[in-house]
Amino acid sequence: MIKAVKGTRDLLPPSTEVWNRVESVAREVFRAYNYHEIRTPILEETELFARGVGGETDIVTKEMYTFDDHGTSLTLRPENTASVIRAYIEHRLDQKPGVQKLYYMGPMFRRERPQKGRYRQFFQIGAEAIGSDSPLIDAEVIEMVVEILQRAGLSGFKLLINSVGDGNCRPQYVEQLREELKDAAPKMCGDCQRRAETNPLRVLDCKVEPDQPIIDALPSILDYLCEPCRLHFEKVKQFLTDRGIEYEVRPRMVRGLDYYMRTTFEVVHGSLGAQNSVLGGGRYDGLAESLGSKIHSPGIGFSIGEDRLVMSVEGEQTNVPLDLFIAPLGDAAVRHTAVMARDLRRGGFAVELAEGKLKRAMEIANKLGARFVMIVGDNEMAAGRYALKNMASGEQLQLTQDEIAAALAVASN
RNA sequence: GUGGGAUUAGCUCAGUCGGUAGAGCGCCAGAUUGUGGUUCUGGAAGUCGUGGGUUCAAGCCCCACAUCCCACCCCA
Repeated sequence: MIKAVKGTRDLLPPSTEVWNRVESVAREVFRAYNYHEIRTPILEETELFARGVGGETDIVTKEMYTFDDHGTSLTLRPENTASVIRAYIEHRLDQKPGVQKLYYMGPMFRRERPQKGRYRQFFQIGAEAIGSDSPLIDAEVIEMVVEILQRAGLSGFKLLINSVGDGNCRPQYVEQLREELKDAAPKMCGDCQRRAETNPLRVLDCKVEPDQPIIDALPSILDYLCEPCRLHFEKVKQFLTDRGIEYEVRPRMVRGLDYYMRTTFEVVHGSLGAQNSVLGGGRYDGLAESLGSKIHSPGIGFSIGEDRLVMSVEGEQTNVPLDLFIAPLGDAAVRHTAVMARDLRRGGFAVELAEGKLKRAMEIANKLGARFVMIVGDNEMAAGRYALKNMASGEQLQLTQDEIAAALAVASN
């Protein structure tokens, strides 16, 4: 038997109802904040991600689906920010008035070992605001994403923020960190000893308990921010407080992508096991230039792990009701009710039309959770009044088509 | 890439000492005429993850692989 490839999965009803609800909630919120949808290709030249995401990151070095296409190296997108910036540059969106506010949703691909909340094809809902370095935009983006989570029905999540500095101050911090790790690292876990060499910032993210006091003693990035970065971060926090958004500053929070600078943020939720991050985002003021933009195009964005959000929200069952199940008796009734079904469906009702024995039709209607069953035989057709049975109460009335539509309308409110 | 657990009917799972499979739920069909839920009866459905090995005989023992789950790494 052929099965879905490792790390990918089929999304089936009723789960897809939850996915759709999450997506439509996101679209509503995006609209309210004046964001517009962008759809970029799932395939890009490999070079885009190497330059955008960072050639030394794990994503690029070992997690991408890359193949040769007649001499050109192509890659299934592992994330979407680089693509959006590429499109922004390619189509000269910098020439458009104001900040470009773009959102997207769709599949991403990373060749990682699958795990709870982690798949090789996973879905992200994200947005990018390009063309402003104002902290006001940072706060608005964060406000927007919190709004999406809340309206999607997520509760009990925690917003973490940090500033990772810029090309001016971060190198100095990393240098200092390296210096202190020369003494500290040998006392730490094996992973940290390795990280101290390869990626010192990652040491801060270590979860090994005995290492924590050592990490606490290491310098904080926040003490090394240059004046512009420090001011920017202060304003972001101030704007968040103005909005009544609760956050926690996590100077040790490190992000996996090279392009982040200044503001970074993350939302975590307890229901997700080890993959507790629902969303990550941050500012990337140098990304556009590194992808070839001639003009400075600072931006900030985020992406929600939709698989994880759906997982956290899925508890509350959204069942989509079937308004009417039609049970025609005989060929003439089938033809007659097919036309009625079309009219009622045009009226916006969810209608199922069946053939076969009445008893069987009733069983199916019951299993589908139909609110009403309409029974139509020769008697009904002759009278122009149809038997409408309320499945919850068992009450059955003889009604005209218009009266049936009215009854369905009342019930669906 | 590393480690641990799992894999038997559509689903959740039993399966004794090695003797070629069971339950519950679900599905389908009946219990006289055009009426669901409860009940009763019957039925279909399994290459026991795949491929090897041991054995007279393997769901069960051995090996390899695959997939899923959990964790590490890393990350949404």
